[in-house]
Formats: sequence, C-alpha cells, structure tokens
Amino acid sequence: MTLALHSETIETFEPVSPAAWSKAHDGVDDAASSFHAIGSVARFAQHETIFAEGDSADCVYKVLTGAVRLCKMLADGRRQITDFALPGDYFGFEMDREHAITAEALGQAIVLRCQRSRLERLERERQDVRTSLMHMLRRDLWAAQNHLLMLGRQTAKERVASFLLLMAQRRKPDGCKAIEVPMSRQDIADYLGLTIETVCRALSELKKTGVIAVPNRHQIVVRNLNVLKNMALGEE
Amino acid sequence: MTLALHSETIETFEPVSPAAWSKAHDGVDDAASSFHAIGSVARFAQHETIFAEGDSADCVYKVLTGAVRLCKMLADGRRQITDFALPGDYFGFEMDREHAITAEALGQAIVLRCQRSRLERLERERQDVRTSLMHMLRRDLWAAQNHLLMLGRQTAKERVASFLLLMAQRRKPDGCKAIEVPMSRQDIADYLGLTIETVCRALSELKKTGVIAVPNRHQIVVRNLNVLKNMALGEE
DNA sequence: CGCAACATTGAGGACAGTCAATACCAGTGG
DNA sequence: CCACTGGTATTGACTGTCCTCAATGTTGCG
Repeated sequence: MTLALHSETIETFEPVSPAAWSKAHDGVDDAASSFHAIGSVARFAQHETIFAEGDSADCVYKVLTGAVRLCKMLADGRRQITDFALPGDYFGFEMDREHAITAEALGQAIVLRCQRSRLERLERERQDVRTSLMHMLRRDLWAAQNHLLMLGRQTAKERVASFLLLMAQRRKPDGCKAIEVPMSRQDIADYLGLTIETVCRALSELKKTGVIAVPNRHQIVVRNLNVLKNMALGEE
Repeated sequence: MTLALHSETIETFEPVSPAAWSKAHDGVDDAASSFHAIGSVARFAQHETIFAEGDSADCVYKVLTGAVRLCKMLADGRRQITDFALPGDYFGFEMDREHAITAEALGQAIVLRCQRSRLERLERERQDVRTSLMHMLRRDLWAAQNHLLMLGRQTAKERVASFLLLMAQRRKPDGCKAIEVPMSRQDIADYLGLTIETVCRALSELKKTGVIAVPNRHQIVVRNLNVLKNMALGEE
C-alpha cells in the first residue's frame, strides 16, 4: 500500500483495508465491527496533532497501530497528559460540541476515524453500540479517578511504580515480559505530574535495586513484581 | 414531615414529596422528571456513607439538599476527593458492577435514590434518558480531566484560586455574592491534593490581599474576581 | 462555662523542582 | 566505518514549595 511511502503526509484517507482491520481486531464484538465498518483509516506522523482542544468534535477514533497522547495545556505551556491511547483503544469521545483535550501521535500512528454523525445514527439503531459507548465512557472516568488519586496523593516514586504497573497491565504482548513504553520520559513526566528529572531518578533507583531492567529507552523489564507493587502502595 | 426529627436515622425512605421535588427542580427536562418518578428519597446524617468503593452498584443518586463528597482512598488512609455533588447533581453513575468511589454526606444530606434496574429499563425505552446519561458521564469526565490538570500542574495557590472559581460557578445562589462552601478545610485539601495547612495559608493570603473575604467558615466572598482569575492561571 | 472539633499560624525539614553538566543514541554524511 | 550532530536521557548540586509537627485561636454545642 502506498501510504508507507509518504512519511510526511499530513493526513491520508482510504477505505478500511482488511490488514488494518484484523490488526485492531482484538476485543471483537459486533459493536466494534460496526465501528470499523463506518470508519476510515488515517495516518499521522510523529507528534502530529490529531485534534486539538477546542476543535469541533466531528470524529471519534480508534488506535490501530502506534500510540496517541491525550493532553490538556495551561496558557503558559504547562502540560498534563490525561491518558495514552494504545492499539485497540478508542479516543475522542469526551466530545460534546468541542474536544476538551488535545490528541497527538506519539510516533507514527495509524488510526481509524469515524464521523460523529454516522456513529450517532448507529447509536440510535443499535443497543449494543450504545452499551459499548457507555462502557468506554465509564472506563475512561474510572481511569481518570484513579489517576486523580495518583496525582493528588502519591509520592513521585509511588507514581512511577504505579505507571509501570499500569503499562504492564495494558500491554500483554508477545510472550516477552518486557513492557513496551512508546512514550518519551517527558511524556511519562507529564502523565505523572512530575519533571523528567524526577522520573529518571525514580527509574534509576528501581534499576539500581534490581526491581526493573531497562534494555533500551522504550522497553522496561519488571524483575520483581511484588516489590514494584509494594512501592506503588507506599510500603517500602 | 417526620424525617427532620430523626437526625441519627441511618437511612430513611419515603415516596418523593412535592417539596423535595421542586427543590431539586432546576435543570428541568423530561429525563429528569422521569428520574424523579422512579426514585425514592433518603436522608443521610453528617459523614454517613451513602455507598463505599467496592459496594455493588445497585442505585444511582441525585442530591436534593446538602452536599456529598465522592472520594477514593489509599490503603494507608490517604484520601483524594474526586468531586463534590451539590444540590441538583447526580452521582453514582461510574458504576458497572461495583462502585469505584465512596460517597459520603458532607452535612445532613437528602438525596433521591433510584434503582439501577429501573433506570436501565427507562434507558432502553427513552431516547432522552439515554442522552441525559451520556451527557452526565461526559460532564464528569470533562471535570475529571480539568481536575487532573490542576493536581498535576498547578501550584497550591493556583489550586485554591481555581477551587474558589469552580465553587463560584457552580453555585449561583440567591442574589448574594457569597460562595457557599459546605465542605470543611480538610475536604478542600483532599480535593486539591494539598494539606489543610496549605489551604489555610493560601486562603489567609487571599484574605490579606483583599481578594476575598471570609465572613464565616462556610462562606467566602470574592472581592476581586479578576485578580482571582489571574491567580488561578499563575499570573500574579 | 467548658469542651471538642475545626481552623489558623509558626518553625523547621523533606521531597521534588530548577539549573547545569554530561552521557547516550540514532541518523547523516564524509 | 567513523565522526558529527541534534535530540533525548541521566546525573549532580542547590533551591523552594509544600509538608510535618506543634502551638494557639475560633466556633458551636451540651
């Protein structure tokens, strides 16, 4: 497919290809396949904006490959990442008229994009689609509440440990027990409400005490899960 | 009504009284009145638990009078308040099977309680009810995301200023420009991810600089809205 | 009046932030 | 293949904000 040749393409559309379809076909149910049926594939370059806070919320999305960061910014540039969307995750549902957050591709990202109007029609007709949508919103709210507890009441080390556990849960990849960490240290810091230096120091300490190993920037191996869990809860 | 005589009643039920109905009748629409039609009134004493994290999510609620805090706790007792439910607000929707948060009455609180099963039936039958529910979930998610930005990236003073602005927005009471603050300083601290002392100091400074006045513990008058807004954004 | 709960103020310390130097790595071109 | 370069990550030294601990004030209620 020709898309791969244009790494600088701003946005490209095409009908859903069977390849992309099956790639994202993990939590298969009828609602998901309906979503796929009415969507189109788009590719975004590293750090490209998929939508920005304040944009009219015309579309909703699903990550096929790559990863997306969802964030809010203060006027002076301070940034808080509210969530990461990984392959299989939907995002852009927090809409009403306007998006309340900004979505940016972490690396190269391929997403399925669906017109809001089409989704709404589906929503009216199909009970299962409605249930799925509710489910997603509830899951996002649940995640946000846990995130609030983390930012409000956990120490830096606890947050980093919790983050690793979260990523470990979300990615059960190919047998290998390395956690894939597609985001930069800065992104992790912005998710955890810390500075990049504090994140580094926490990771270094975990490395020094043998709790984790860091083969490269984007992979982390958990060597001692129990210790990590205890650290996340503040019991050293 | 006899309820008022029993301040220590654990939980009391009764059919919806016209008085309670009209009190909560602010954002009137058909969906809201349906909710009222299938609910029953319950009263909770100060600090009484309405439901706890992990409880099976049988019911959803609407505040009629008083206020409710929604919070999560860490094993060692650290607490984060994710939201306050004020008169007219719904809560308990973040359910699936189990509640993910704990709801406690701030003072005396009267709430409308509705069986989940009844609501679900209504949801199946009525388009407007579904829309309302979606709306509520989205609003909660939106609020949580703003809250995340606050906890992750704002300073103590900015958080306190933001909190006052939030409360000012939510309560447009009887002409009087005092903000009603039904929660204790500790509750504010737990909402803002701070200690009670830090909240006090921030309020004291705002008082000293004439930005606010504090006639009593549960009322705050904003004397200089613009300055407060600037402080919330970090521009001093 | 006196008590208990809540709120405020003060002094000192710790954790995370800031600033700065250095290390690492991927990609590029010699 | 290696040196160079820009971006990213790590480490160190120092600072400041917010937390901790403790004393004092305030309010509401029996």
